[in-house]
Amino acid sequence: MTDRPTTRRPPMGARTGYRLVKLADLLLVLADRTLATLGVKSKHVHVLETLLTYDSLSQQDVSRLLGIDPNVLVGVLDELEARGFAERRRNPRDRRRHVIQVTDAGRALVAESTRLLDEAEDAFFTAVSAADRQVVHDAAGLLLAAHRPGWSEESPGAGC
Amino acid sequence: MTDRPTTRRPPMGARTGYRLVKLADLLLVLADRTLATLGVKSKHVHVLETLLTYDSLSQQDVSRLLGIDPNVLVGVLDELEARGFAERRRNPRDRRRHVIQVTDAGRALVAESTRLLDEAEDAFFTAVSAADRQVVHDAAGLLLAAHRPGWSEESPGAGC
DNA sequence: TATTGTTATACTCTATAACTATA
DNA sequence: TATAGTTATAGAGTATAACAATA
Repeated sequence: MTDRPTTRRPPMGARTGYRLVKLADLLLVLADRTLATLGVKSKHVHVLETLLTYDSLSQQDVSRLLGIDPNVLVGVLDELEARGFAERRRNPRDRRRHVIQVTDAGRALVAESTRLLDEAEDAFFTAVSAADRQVVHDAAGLLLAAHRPGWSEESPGAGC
Repeated sequence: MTDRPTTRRPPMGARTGYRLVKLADLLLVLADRTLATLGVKSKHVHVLETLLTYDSLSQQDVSRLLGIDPNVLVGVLDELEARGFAERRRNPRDRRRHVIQVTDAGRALVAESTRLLDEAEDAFFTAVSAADRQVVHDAAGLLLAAHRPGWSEESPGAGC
């Protein structure tokens, strides 16, 4: 039912991996276009969301949780600080580390971003049933748990 | 059942879009790592597969079908020609256009790539049931059809 | 000596626009 | 004038290694 004989389609389109990679391209631009109204990109929101979920994370913790390199996090935090969404403070117990505080403006940004992203995602997924969408959601979670270490970690051990 | 209360996870992990984007990262490196044995990247194989599916395509046709810019296709074709996998010839009916021929070596490369990629993908998806994998496959196809024009085209009108 | 955050560097991708040759 | 392929260029993103401050 998926492939009708009248439609010729390059064979890589028959591979789930190819489809998912192309789909992710669309989802990425959708997210960034959605957040453009707020003047930020997805990565900024992801950093803030991570900071709000755990307590007193160092930059290394955030890097590891998000799977981004510590040196790119520097730039993202610079931008978040410049816009007043977060603040870097020294960790008094280990003055090499920073403890990053999310400001009230940062919390408001996350709240509004969540609303906009959920809305955009709902619109994007209207082509598939709620049940199938749930299967996709769960399958993606299982595959990430199987192949990306750190996806379903208990805690980053941030207390230091 | 998906989220156990003992596991804290940043909220963007609850969005299907975020999961699919991260999943696509893994699939992309899996594909390129799999093909590294053959000395090519996914994009080279995609171009060859497209050329084999339709007949006498111009570079513009291939660009549009794959959703890549014509100027990057130039580089990919340069590499494919240098390795003997394809050849550019002038279209006698319109000498501005090229007709790209896939060589026997190119066909062999596609065959071997398909084998390796299918194998790698099967291994990657072992964490989910065959039924759920099919749901993911079909849902991805539906979403691409809904949001990416040109995904399920009838034909590129290549005759010229 | 090892680690945290930072900076510097190079490499890859991408996107835009110019250029040529043909039409 | 418009189109197909090519080239040039600049911008974003990424990955690696060096560096200063602190442990």
